Amino acid sequence: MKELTKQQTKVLACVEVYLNQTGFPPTRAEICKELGFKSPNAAEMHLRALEKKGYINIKSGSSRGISIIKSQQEYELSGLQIPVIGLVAAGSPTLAEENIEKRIPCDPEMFADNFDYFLKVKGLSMIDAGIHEDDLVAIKKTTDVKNGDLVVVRLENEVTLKYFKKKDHLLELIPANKDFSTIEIDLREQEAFIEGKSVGLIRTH
Amino acid sequence: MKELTKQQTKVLACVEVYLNQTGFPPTRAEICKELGFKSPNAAEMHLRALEKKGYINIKSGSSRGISIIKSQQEYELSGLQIPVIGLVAAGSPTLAEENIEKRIPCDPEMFADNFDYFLKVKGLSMIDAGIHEDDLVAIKKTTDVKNGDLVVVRLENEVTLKYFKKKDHLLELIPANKDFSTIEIDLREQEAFIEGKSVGLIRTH
DNA sequence: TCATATACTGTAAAAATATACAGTATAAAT
DNA sequence: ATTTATACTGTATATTTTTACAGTATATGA
Repeated sequence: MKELTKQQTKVLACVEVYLNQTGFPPTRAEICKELGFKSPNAAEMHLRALEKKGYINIKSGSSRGISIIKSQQEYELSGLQIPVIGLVAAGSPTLAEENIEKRIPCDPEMFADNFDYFLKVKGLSMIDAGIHEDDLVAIKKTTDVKNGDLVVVRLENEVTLKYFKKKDHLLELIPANKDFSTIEIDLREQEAFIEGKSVGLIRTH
Repeated sequence: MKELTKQQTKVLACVEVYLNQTGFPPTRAEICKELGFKSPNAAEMHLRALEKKGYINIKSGSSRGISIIKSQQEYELSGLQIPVIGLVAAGSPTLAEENIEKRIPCDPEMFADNFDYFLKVKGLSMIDAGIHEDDLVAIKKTTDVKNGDLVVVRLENEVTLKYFKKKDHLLELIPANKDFSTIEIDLREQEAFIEGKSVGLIRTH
């Protein structure tokens, strides 16, 4: 896709913002007002350039006949991109920008329960549950989990995805792989933070 | 929310469809053309009624100044709902309405390749590939498949999800479960229709 | 230094559009 | 039998909007 000049970028952003706010595209005059131009032709020229470069389509003769083909901001404004976070052995899977590997366009309501982010699975500890390395597990941030839930738990220096089982002071984090053993924690001795639980899974073939 | 009359429903749907197709709302005249009215005032009156009932907002004096507040159709027309089709033993997994079990709100571009529908997996023939019963496999409709692809193939009276391998006249459909055996087809004797290939998978926990 | 691309102003006219007004027709409700 | 709501046609006009044309200014590369 062809590069845009600074002003073209501004005009495209202006159209997108207007569209998101009102539900319909702006007129040339409205773009001018927004960006401080004094002639409708300024907007016209930028729109023509954007069309030539393939970012928008202009239906000639129609008022407000602008449709966006390729957004600059992609889904950023529409909130449809869910972050993917790598499951690193140490450290909490926070949504801080540096932890986000990429973003995937999808609807947070696609599963029965809505979710906040995808966790990229490392290792084979859940293979018998059909959860492979690099699968993306949809995590809902919550501490409200029940025995049997698939949960993300942060221990002292480890973050792990396991089945949850708790009885009194004993927390068991159970893998789905015979070669791995259950992590047993006495909550009177060691802390465990429940980051969230899995509500679904996606895999790219 | 106040009830709509039949015609008001039509007009609202018309606005939504136009918006989804073009990216901007229709004019009064365009609504008339679409619905067969001969006077722009017909559209005007319906729009006024829709505004009074709270379904749309009209920015007076602006061309195409219609914004939708409450959609009748929610996601149905916006193309964000991907159909889920049950993998029935006999019959093609068509997108006909009667085959659609439900729809899931998600983005068809969420995987590396975009896709057309979800196929609900029946049976355990792919369990060793981590594909469980009731998993939803994202299928892209295509006949362009390579050896090793996970494909949906329709045989004489069976539709199946298997790994694809073809050499000359021999088509092999390979399961991922020791208890199942490879289906071997001599294409000179029997037909096989490739419905599509899997580009991803989702599972609801 | 000359062409070229970017980035505008200012004006004007043609075309698109909203919108008011005056009617007609029909079915349901009172 | 009369009102009321729905559902239009047909016309006209003021306003909005697109879009063409004629310029100006500035920076960049050749």
